[in-house]
Amino acid sequence: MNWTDERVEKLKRLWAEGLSASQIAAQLGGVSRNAVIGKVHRLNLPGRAKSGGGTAPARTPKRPAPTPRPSGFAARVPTRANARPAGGAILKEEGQIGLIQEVRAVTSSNVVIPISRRLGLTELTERTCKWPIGDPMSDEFHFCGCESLDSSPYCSYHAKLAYQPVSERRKAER
DNA sequence: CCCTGATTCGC
DNA sequence: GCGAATCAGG
Repeated sequence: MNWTDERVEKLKRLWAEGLSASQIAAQLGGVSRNAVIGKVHRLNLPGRAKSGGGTAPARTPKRPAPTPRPSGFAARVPTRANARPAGGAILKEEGQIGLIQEVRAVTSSNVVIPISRRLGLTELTERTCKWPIGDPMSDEFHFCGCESLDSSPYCSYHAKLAYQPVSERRKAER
């Protein structure tokens, strides 16, 4: 496999998005992660930021937690965000990001339960992650809803998964 | 051990 | 220029 302009361009894009060398190699195909790293250096692309003598940031954004709540609360605070949209819903227009980013429920004990980022289809905008979570036939079904990357339908975490072959996603999900 | 990126060096 | 081998760290 040779480094065509196309492949180099892809390499640059994925590296800039923060994918690891092995992930990029898997997506490009036909090259090892060493080849990717070597190429990155030859291209004088910025290495992974990390001061000191160390290397390897290896940071993977945590998947949005299923919002643990103190005992004594209802199993789930009902919100429209959790409701399964009926029929063919259409994405909202831009301009309502502020409304959905901080969906919260305040209980009588004054405890604020952040339940944002578990958005239904109709709550998605161009700036929210559209990674589906759960069984679409279940009321639990929702979308990630994190803030999405520029020019990506997904947040940083799910953008990485999206680039993986299906077989590789399993490993990342464990 | 799994992973990460960095570096070296024969090709 | 390329990338396997190796190194060093988390």
